[in-house]
Amino acid sequence: MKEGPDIAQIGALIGDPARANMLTALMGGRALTATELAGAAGITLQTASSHLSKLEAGGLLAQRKQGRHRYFALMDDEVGLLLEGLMGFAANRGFLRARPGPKDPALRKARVCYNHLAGDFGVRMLDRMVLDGHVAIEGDDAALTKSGEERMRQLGIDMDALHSQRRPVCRTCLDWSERRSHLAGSLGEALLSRFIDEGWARRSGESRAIHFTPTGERAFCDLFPVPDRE
Amino acid sequence: MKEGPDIAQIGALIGDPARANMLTALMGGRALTATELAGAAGITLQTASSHLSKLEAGGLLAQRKQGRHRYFALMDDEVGLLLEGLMGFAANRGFLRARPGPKDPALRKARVCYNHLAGDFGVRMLDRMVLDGHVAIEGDDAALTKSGEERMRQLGIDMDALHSQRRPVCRTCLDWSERRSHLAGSLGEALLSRFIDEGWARRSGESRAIHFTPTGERAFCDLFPVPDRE
DNA sequence: TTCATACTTCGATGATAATCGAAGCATTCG
DNA sequence: CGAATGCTTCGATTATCATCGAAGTATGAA
Repeated sequence: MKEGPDIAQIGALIGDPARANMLTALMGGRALTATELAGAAGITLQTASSHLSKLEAGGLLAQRKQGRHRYFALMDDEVGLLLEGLMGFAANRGFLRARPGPKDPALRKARVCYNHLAGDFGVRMLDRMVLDGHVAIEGDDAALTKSGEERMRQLGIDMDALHSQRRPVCRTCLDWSERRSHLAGSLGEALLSRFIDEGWARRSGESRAIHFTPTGERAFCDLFPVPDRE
Repeated sequence: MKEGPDIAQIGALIGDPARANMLTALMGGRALTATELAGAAGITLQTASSHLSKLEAGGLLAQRKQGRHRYFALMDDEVGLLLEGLMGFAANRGFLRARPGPKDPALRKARVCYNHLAGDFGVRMLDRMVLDGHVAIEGDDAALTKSGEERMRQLGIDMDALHSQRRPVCRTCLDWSERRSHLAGSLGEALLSRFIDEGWARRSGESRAIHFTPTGERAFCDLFPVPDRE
């Protein structure tokens, strides 16, 4: 046997379609019950129970009991990052599944990607910040500029709190539906929270879709207008 | 079926012990023959051939024929990054395999991690650059400072070439043997190349270990001295 | 207390994939 | 040209794992 990290175990955990579906469902950022995850994966409760045990034993999921309900969530941000990386890679390589029916426009428009905004709105937001010189991109890296720092404070983002965190303020994350990047990192999370706190947006039931109210959508589009075509 | 990136396919490719061993062997940064990879994975040539076909079809490996030899390498840097991420994650979660015999000190001291220096020397290099203010760490992000930029030019690193590349100049990469970070990114690759070009270091046969000559080791330690304990 | 619901465990079944011996093909060497 | 080497393909075997019906446990509601 060889020495070093055993990526086969992680790969095998993620490599089953049912488990992958459950992990993907949990990328919505919220805890889900065993029954909900069984539905998301299209398997029976018994099968789901078995899979969830494996994911928990493997350290990818954390369980929390509440009465007779068992809630599962991704263990931590590192698991979210790992899955983001795999999703981005899969999207880049063409490993994409398509639903036979009409594609879900709500998910394309705005959705949660673990803890930040993805979809058309997420991509638009990053594009505009780059265009305005608020975010500087170097390769896949992203850094908030000085003017970006001020802009975020104006929007009510607690930049001191973000800087005191261990994880990066800005990260890019490949958006599989738009095939371009949106903003991740602690700033990405903070902005999504802000939109929800402002009442501009809310989660859509159990879906990962984010629903913007008409007022909220206007406010968002005013903040992050689509660049002119010319 | 659901829409979106299919991480199960990628996970399944990596999730077989034999395939994972071959991918890990290729993280040494050089192309290997099918026979070498069979040996690295501890399986027969027939089994290896089958697995290599799958990895190639899945876009993780690229094949190059030379006479009757078939050379395989990781498809591109993105695959290297993905595997690095998985290795770092696995190491963090305790998914580590240990060889029953004595651990290989040469691999711990200095080795290749896809295209940059890992091991004690790799970690020491990053530590010293941070201590001297040449690299700034924020979370898992790393950025070269102004003084670091000048220092690297003094060492003969073509910083303009690095900046013109699409990928980040600096990245941290978790070192599973030292359990701390070493320097990855285009600068990490450039520095390793420099050490080899200077004759300070060379690859050790088929192993991933990097062998420093006595002269090279002194030069390296002069450049990146271990911080005093006080 | 009984009934309903959420979930786990057991055991059987079936599908999938890894494995390797044998045979074959392609390339190189003597 | 024949032998050797690197590698692929074929087919049989075996192991592994996902699946679900049935039964059981824990919790909450009536």
